Amino acid sequence: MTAAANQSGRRPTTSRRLERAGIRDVAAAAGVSITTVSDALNGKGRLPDETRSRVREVAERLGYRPSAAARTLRTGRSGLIGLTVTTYGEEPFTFTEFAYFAEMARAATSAALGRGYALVVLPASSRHDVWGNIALDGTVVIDPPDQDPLVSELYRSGVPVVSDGKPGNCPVTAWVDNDHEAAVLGILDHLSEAGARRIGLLTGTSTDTYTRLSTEAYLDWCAKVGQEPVYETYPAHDPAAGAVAADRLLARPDRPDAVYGLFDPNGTDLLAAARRYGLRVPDDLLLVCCSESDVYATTEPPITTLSLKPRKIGTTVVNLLIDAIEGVDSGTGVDIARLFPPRFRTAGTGPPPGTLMPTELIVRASSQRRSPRTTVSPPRPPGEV
Amino acid sequence: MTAAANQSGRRPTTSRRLERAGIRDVAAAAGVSITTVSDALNGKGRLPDETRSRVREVAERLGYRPSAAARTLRTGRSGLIGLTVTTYGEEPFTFTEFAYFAEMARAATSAALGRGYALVVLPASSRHDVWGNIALDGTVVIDPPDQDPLVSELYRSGVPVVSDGKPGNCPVTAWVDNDHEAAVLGILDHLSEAGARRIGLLTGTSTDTYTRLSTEAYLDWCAKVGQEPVYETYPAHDPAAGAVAADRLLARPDRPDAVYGLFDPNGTDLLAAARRYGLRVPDDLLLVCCSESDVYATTEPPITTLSLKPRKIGTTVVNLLIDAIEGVDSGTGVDIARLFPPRFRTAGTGPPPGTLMPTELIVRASSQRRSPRTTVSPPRPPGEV
DNA sequence: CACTCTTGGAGAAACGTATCTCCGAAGGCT
DNA sequence: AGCCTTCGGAGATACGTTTCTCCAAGAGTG
Repeated sequence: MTAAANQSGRRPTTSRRLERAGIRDVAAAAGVSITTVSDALNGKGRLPDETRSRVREVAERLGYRPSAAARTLRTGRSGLIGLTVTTYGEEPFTFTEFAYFAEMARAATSAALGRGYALVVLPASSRHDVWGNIALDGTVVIDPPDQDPLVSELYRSGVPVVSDGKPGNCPVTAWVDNDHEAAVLGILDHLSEAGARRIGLLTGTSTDTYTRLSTEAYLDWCAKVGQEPVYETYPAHDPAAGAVAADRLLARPDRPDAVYGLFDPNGTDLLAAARRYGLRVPDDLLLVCCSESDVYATTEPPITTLSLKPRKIGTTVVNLLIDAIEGVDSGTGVDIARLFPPRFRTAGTGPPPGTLMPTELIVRASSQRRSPRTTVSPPRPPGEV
Repeated sequence: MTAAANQSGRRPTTSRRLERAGIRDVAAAAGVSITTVSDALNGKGRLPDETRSRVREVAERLGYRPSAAARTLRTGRSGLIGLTVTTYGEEPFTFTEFAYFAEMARAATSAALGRGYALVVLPASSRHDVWGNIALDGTVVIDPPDQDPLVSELYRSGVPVVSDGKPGNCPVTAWVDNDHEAAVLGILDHLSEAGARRIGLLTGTSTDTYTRLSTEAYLDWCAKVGQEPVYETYPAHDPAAGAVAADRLLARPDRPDAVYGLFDPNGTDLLAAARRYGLRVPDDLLLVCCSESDVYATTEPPITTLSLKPRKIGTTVVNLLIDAIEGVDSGTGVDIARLFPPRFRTAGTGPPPGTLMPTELIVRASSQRRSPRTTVSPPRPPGEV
C-alpha cells in the first residue's frame, strides 16, 4: 500500500493545477503498476488482452500522452533527423531557394516521415547553438567540405551522418551522389552527336564536389578528343554574375557552338546572351544546362536539361541514414558498413560506403539541330544491329 | 566523500565503453559538484569567474555536450516548433510545391532559427504517430479548418498554436492572415480603373478561408456596383482542372473583359486560354492572378500578380508563437492574449488575437491598357488634390 | 565578542518514461 | 506431495539534467 500510494499519490505540496496526466496517473486510475501501463501501451511484456485494453481505455479517458522528452531520455531515440547544408550560404536558408535543394529537402522530409521520423532543417551555424539543444538521431549533410568541423563534431558525438555529395575527407557513415563524370560525358557526347564542333562550359569558382568533378570531367574529355577547353567561371551563388559570365563565354573569339551550363539559371542566361549576339538556338548554338526547373520546357526554344534527380537522392539519403540509426547499437561507431544492403554499395574500396545515383537528360529542342546534319555518326538504318 | 564518490564514480557493473561524458564526469574532473558545473556552464548561480572558467575548460576538454533530451525533460522546453498544413493534401507534402507554402515555410524556418528554435515540418497525419513522439514547444498551423481535431488535441496538450489563416472555430493562441477582402477589392478597383467593364473570377471549390473570403468579397463588390457575377470554380489542388476552368470562363456568352485568378497557375492558364480564343492581353482581356512566382515577370505579356507576402506571414507567425511560448507559464492556458504587443492586435473583439498583413499588388502589363482609354475616371491632372 | 550578511558551493529532489529483476500464484507433471 | 513452468504483474533503477534548499566559512558591524 505504501508503495502504491507513493507511486500514485505524490505531488507533495505543489498545487495540483491542471497538470497533464502522467503514466503514474494512468496506473493509479487503472489500479495497476507503471510497468503494466507501459507494457500495455507499447505492446510489450506478457499481459492478457483484457488488461491491455482496460489500461488503454483508461489512458484514453485521461487523455494520456506519453512525454516525448522522457521517452527520448530513456530510450536514447528522439525520432528526429537533422538536415543541413554547409556550403552555399552565409545567411541562413537562402539554400532552399535553389530548386535542387528544395526538392531534395522535400523528398527527404517525406521519406523520413514515411519511416516515422521527423526532419528538422538546421543551418550549418547560427549564433544560437541550435544543434546542441536538439536531440538528433542522425543527420543528413549536403555537400560537406573537406574536414568539415560540423561533421567531425557529429561523429564524435556518435551521431550517424549520411551526406548528399561524395565527401572529401569526412567521417561520414555513408554517402550518396550522382555520377557527375558520367553525366557530363553523356552531355558532351549528346552535343557532339547533335553536331557540336566546339563545346563550351559555364562553371563555378567554388570548390565543391559537384563543380570540381564536373569541370574535371569536361577537361578530361577535351584532352581526349583534342578540343581546346572553352569555359568561363563565376561565383555560382551570385545570380547576377551568371549572366555576365554567359556573355563573356559567347563573346570570346573562340566562341563555342554548344554550351553546357552547370547551374540552374544558366539556361535563361545563355539564351539571353545568345539573343544579344544574334545567335539562333539551336541552329547557331546548342544549349544544355543542369536544372530541376520545368520552366525550361516552355522557354523559346525549350532547353535541354540535366536533372540530378534530387527526389531520389533525398529519399535514398534518408533511408540510408535511418538504416544506420536503427541498425547500429549506438555509441561505438563500429562497422556500420555491413549493415547496408550490398546492392547499394560500390566496390569495397573501404569506407565509407557510397551510392551513385543516375542522372537524367531531358532532351529538348535546344540541343537538337532542326535538320540533323549528316555528321560523323549518321543514324543507323532500321534493321541493322 | 561518499557522496562525491557516489555521484562521480558509479556505473556499477556496466562496461565503461566509449560513453559520452556527462555532467557528472565534468564535475568529478573539475573537483566540484554537479550544481556548480551546471551553473558555470549556464551562466547562473553565484560563482567566481575563476571557477566558472575552470569548469568550462574542463568541460571543453572532455568534449562535454549536455543531453538535449535530459534538458528538455527537466525544463519542459525543447526548442522545437512544429509546422503543418492541414488542408491541401492527402499525401504528405505536396504542399511545399506551392510557391506560397515554400516561401512561407522558409521564412518561418529562418525566423525560428533567429530566435534559437528549430522548425520541424509535420504532416497533419501519417500512419506513424510522429506528433506524439516529438516534444514541441509550439506549433504553426496553416489554414486550419473549423473544428480541426489536430488543433484541439494540441490545445488540450497545452501546446501553443498560432495559425496562418484566420481560424474558423479553433482554439488557437493567435493568428495571422492577409486582409483578403481588401486585396480583392483593391484588384477589382484596379481593373475598373484600367477600363474593365465586366470582371470575372476564377476561384476554387474548397471551403478554406482564403477561397471563401475572396469569393465573398467579389460577390459583394458585384452586388455593390451592380455587375452580374461572372465566375468559374474548380478544385484548386488539381492542376489540370485550372486550365479547363479558365477555358470555361472565357467561353461564356457573357465573357468578361478582365479576370482575376485566385490561384498561382491561373495566370498561365488564362493566358493560354486567351490565346486559344484569339483574345489579346491586355487589349481584349485584362489579367491578374494571385501568385508568388516571378515567372509572371517574363511571360508575354508580363502578368500583374497579387503577392500575399508569405515571407512576412511566416516570420510574423513564428514570432507570435515564440512570444507565446516564452511569455506564458505553460500548463494553464490562461490569458496569453495580453502577452502580445498591442500593436499586433485587432480591436478587442475577444480572443484569439489576430494580425492582418497587407498584400502587395505587382502591376505589370497584363492589367494596363496600352493606350489608356479615357473612361469614367480620367487621370487627375498634377497639382489637384 | 556576538551578530548578521555575503560568498561559494554542496545535496538532493524532481522531470516521466522504459525496462531489468524478481516474485507470488496457479497449474501440470512425476 | 513436491517440483517445475508459465502467467501476470509489481519494484526499483537509470536516463542526465536543472534547480530549490540549505550550509559552512569568512567578512563586516555594533
